[in-house]
Amino acid sequence: MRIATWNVNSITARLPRLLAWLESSGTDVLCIQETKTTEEAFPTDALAELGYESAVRATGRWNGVAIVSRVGLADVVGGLPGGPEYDGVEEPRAISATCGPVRVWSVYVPNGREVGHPHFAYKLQWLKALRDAVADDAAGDRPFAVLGDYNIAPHDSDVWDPTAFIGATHVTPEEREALAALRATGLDDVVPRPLKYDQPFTYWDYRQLGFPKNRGMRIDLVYGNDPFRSAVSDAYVDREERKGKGASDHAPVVTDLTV
DNA sequence: ATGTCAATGTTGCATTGA
Repeated sequence: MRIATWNVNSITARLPRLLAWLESSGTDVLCIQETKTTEEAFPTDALAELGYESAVRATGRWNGVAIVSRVGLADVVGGLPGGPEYDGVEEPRAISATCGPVRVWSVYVPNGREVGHPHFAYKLQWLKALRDAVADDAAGDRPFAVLGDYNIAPHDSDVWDPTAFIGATHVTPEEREALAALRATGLDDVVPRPLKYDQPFTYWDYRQLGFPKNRGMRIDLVYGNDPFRSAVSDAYVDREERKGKGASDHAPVVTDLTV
């Protein structure tokens, strides 16, 4: 079984590449972030033609998450129970479902914008709520994983130049401690292998030749429990999908399971 | 093969977020 996560940066803009990639990669379950569309405008029909069911949590211009599966899609829960609001709005950043033998979450963790910004406090609150919401499944016997754009680089080696991130979000002790608290529920990082270079970056800024210069970050993560990790046979970042015209600024992270 | 991209409102550019 092949499970992947991909921040597509608008499913509308990415649809041709998304459909082609699903077919060429043979992905069974894809966790999607930044759909940037309404649930009504989500391309449910186009995905159904390829044999995928869709579960979507989205409200429009910003954020939006989905899970698409060709191995079953049951017990869908939209949103993050107990999660904080931002500016009085519950943003669409989480959805979970059971796909065959595996339960998965697709998450788009708040960016944080700047250290000290209200969005940064919101990011930490959101991660705390996520930890509480997944604790039972993380400790369970069923393969379980939280996949998505965490907007955190777990280690200094997960950014192209740590000195370029001094004082920035995505690398602070507070954010990394929030990840550690999430791992303490029984989850751990399924680190993918890179297809080129040494570091498995998943995101490269569109600006300033980020991708050609390999100025990347590993911020799209797969956090699985013991039964999930025991079933992992391979994991890699499909950097080929970051190339060329019409690419997202994130590459898919692909995980193969023997279930 | 690469010196942003995408959605939306203030609409054919400016604004916002990433």
